[in-house]
Amino acid sequence: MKSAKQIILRLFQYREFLMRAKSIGIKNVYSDTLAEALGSTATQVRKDFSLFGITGNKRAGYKLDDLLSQLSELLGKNQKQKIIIAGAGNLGKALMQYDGFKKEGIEIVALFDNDPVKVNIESSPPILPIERLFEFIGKNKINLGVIAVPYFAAQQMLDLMILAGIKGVLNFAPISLKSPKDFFINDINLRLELETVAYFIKPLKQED
Amino acid sequence: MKSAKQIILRLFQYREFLMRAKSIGIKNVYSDTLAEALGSTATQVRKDFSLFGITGNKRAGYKLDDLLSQLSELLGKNQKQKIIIAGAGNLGKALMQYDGFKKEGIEIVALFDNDPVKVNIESSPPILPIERLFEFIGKNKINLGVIAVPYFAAQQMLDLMILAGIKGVLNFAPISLKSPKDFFINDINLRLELETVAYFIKPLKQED
DNA sequence: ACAGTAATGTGAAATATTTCACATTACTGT
DNA sequence: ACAGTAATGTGAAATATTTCACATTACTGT
Repeated sequence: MKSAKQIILRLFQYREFLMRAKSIGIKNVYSDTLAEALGSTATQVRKDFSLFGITGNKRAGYKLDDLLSQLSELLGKNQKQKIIIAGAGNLGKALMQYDGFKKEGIEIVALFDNDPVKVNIESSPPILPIERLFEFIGKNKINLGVIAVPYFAAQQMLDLMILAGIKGVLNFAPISLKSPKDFFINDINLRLELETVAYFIKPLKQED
Repeated sequence: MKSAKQIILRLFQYREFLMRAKSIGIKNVYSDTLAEALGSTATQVRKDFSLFGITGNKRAGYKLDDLLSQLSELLGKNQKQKIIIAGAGNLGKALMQYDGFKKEGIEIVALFDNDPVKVNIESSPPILPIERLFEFIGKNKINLGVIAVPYFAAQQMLDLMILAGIKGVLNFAPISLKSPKDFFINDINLRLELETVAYFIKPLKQED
C-alpha cells in the first residue's frame, strides 16, 4: 500500500465537511451524506474508512463526533502547524490573508521576500528578508513551507529550505523541483488547472 | 476510455515544459527529458503520447516543434481564452495579476464583486458589480469562470454563471458544488493542499 | 555501406483504484 | 419481543493506470 495521496485528500475533505456540519448542529451522518457532499459514492466513502479502520454504526450511520475524532486521530489532531511562505507577491499575500487557514490550526508565522520594499517587520505575520529565512526556520522549528516565488527562483529557494530543515512544501512555481526522496512536495500549477478546465469545456472529438 | 483528467494534465505539463525549453533554444527532446522534467518515467511519457497518437522519431526522440504542434493540436491551439473571476478578494486579485496567465492565451477580462468599494471600472481588467455579471457573460460569450468568493456564496454564484452560459469553472471555494453533469468543475482547496503536505511530513506509523 | 545502438511504440503483465454484491447488524415500529 | 429494514463493512470483480518487456527502427560512426 502506498497510502495514496488521493485517499488522504478525501479523508481531509470528509473532515472538513464534518466540521462544517458540526458547526450547524448536525449529530449524525451516513456514508450517503458524505458521498453527496463530496460528489462521490457511499461505497467509496465506506471503503476509504474501512481501509483505515474507521468504523461506524451498522444501522445508524456515524456519530459525527466519533467520526471526527477518528479522522483527526489519523490525520493529526489539528495541532497548530506553523508554516512560512517564501515570496510576498500577490499570491503570497493572498495566502497570508486567507481566512481558511487561520481557523484550522495552520498558522503562517512569516513571509520572506528579497525585495526590500516588500519587507515589513511590523505586519502580522511579518515579511522578512530572505537572508533571515535559514535562521528563522531553525530557531522556530518550522517544517512546512510554501513556495510562491517566480519559477526561476524556486529551486534555489527549495534547496535553501531543505538545508534549513523544512520537511515538505506546497509549491506554486510551475516547474518540477528536485528534492531528496523523503521530502514531500505538493505541486499546484494554477495556470495548468485553468487550462485543464478550458480543455474539458470545449466540444470534445474523441470522447465516448 | 474516460480521457482521464490526469493524462490531460500531464499533456499540459509536457507542453509547458516544451515551451520553456524552446525559449532557451532547445530543438530536440527525448521521452527521458520530459520524464525527468516532470518527475515521471520515460515509459509513462511515451505511453501518454501513444494513447493520443502523438509520435516521434524512432532513434532521435522528438523534434521540439513537431511535438509542440501535436500537443497543441490536441490541447487547443493556445487560442485566447477569455475568462472572468467572481470575487475580487485577495485570491481574485492575485489571479488578476498573475503573470503566468497573460502570456499563455488566458485573458482575464473582468472581475466581479458585490462590495462597492472593490468595484473599479477603470482598472485593467475592470472590477464590476455582480449585477453586471449575467449580462457581461452573454454579451462577451465567456465560457470559463473562476469562483473565488466565500464558500457560502459559491453555489449561488455557480448557478448564476451556469444560467448565464458559462461552461466550466475553476473553483476555489472549499465545498463541492452541484452542477449539471455536462458542466466541468475543477476544484482547488488550498487549505486541503497544505494539510496534505502537513500529513505527509509527519512521522508515519503505518507506512511501508 | 552497414553494424551497432539508442531511441520509440505498444501489447501484455502488474498494480492500484473503484465498484459490485451481499452478509451482517442494530435500530425502528408495532 | 420480534419482524422488517436501512444502514455498514468488506471480499471479490471490474476497471483504470502504470510498468515491463521487447520488437522495431532510424541515426551514428567508421
